[in-house]
Amino acid sequence: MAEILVVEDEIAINELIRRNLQLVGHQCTAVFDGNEAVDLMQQRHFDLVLLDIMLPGLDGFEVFQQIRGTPTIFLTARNSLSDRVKGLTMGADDYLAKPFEMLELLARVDAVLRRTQKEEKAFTCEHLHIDFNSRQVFYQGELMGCTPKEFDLLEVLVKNRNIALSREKLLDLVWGYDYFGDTRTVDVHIQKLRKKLGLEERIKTVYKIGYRFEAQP
Amino acid sequence: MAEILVVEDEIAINELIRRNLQLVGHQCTAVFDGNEAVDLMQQRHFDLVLLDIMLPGLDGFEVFQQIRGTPTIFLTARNSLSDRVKGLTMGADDYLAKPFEMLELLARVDAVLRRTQKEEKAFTCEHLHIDFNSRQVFYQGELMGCTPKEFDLLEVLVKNRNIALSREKLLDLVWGYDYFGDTRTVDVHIQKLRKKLGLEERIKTVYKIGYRFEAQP
DNA sequence: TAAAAATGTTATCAAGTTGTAAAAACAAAA
DNA sequence: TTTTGTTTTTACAACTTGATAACATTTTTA
Repeated sequence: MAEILVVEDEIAINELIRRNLQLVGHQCTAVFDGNEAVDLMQQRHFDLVLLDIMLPGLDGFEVFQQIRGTPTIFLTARNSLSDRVKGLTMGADDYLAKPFEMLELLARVDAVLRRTQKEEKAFTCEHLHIDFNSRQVFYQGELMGCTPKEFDLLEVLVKNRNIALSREKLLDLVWGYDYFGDTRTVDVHIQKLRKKLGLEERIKTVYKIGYRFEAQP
Repeated sequence: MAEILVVEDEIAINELIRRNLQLVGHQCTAVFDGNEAVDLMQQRHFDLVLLDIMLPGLDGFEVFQQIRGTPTIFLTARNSLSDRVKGLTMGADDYLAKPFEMLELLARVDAVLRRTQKEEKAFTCEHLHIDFNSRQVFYQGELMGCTPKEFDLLEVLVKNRNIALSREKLLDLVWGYDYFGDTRTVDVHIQKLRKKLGLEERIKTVYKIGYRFEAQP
């Protein structure tokens, strides 16, 4: 039904969660610390992550920032209100306070999947083809080497095509909500994409706002 | 800012919720039983309902079924797990277990509003078409180049169509509340829009006041 | 009616924005 | 460590914008 990653360091709880998810038909994978989680998610696609906040290595928030894009339910300690609020304001899809009832976990997982499960896997227009899973970009049939930042930016632009995105919004979506850098950084990366992928006509400048990817030129 | 209906029979709690929502800028209305809630929601539109489950008259679930369509956050007793699950499976947007922290209520309200509050995405009348997402304006099918100020002004006029807006109000909405400049600046931009987009008939001058965009000419 | 007030219209240029290349800073690999 | 590749910052040229002034026209008022 859905590919779910369970990031939880307590082995018994991790197993309990997976058993219940599997009972209702989901494919589950277990990891037990933050670094493992980030590594795996860079290799494979998941429909949903159940992400404990208190983890060895990177904590849940750090993992969330690095893997942006995958729908996430945080698992928090019951009494940690600020964590719960922080999770939601960072853009998590939901959270569950431990200890939780399995029935509730399943209901929330289903709710989040219903909301989020229709991701785009690839995009093609004219001479450009993008595979979001393998993170490969083809221009006129040729595989182009894109740097991570270039790809992330292109992905955000394409998935929000025909929408004018401000530099601030792009910094949020590509660099992370807590990144504080020069908005000119965005401009420089835009120029790289335009040049490398012949996107001069497709990536439009929206004066005083930012940029917009146009599907139909 | 959103119109929120608070359905909660305990007067003190109802008031507490409303006070906090108002503090962050929402418009609140209170009702104290299920029948009242259904009646009011058939007359008026709300952006969100905070709906207690244990209510005199109709209970929260019955109210929810009768008014389907308005985004809803259920308020449940902490220990009533089955109610929480039932709410979510019925299609509620979220629930909160009582007693809850106000900070968390506000975070959840914001999250639900973000998900559900769909802005006007486009506007069309006669030869004019405006796409607010891409910030593109079409006149007789042709893409017209609008400057940022022109677009912002047009957007405000159209989203407040059939309402006379004073120059001061327009300066507030388009230039920002802290802008101190000549109100004649508004006039100049109005002329540009009229000329560029053939809006001589649609953007009416309201003498001694300001301007009004008329949807039906 | 004529004077006064409000609005229409046009041109201008300083201030601000973006394109671009190159340098600097940073990170990963050898 | 050095090398290599990536990202950010800097610097400046090129470009866009929009507030204002100045004058024309229209509307109100006395």
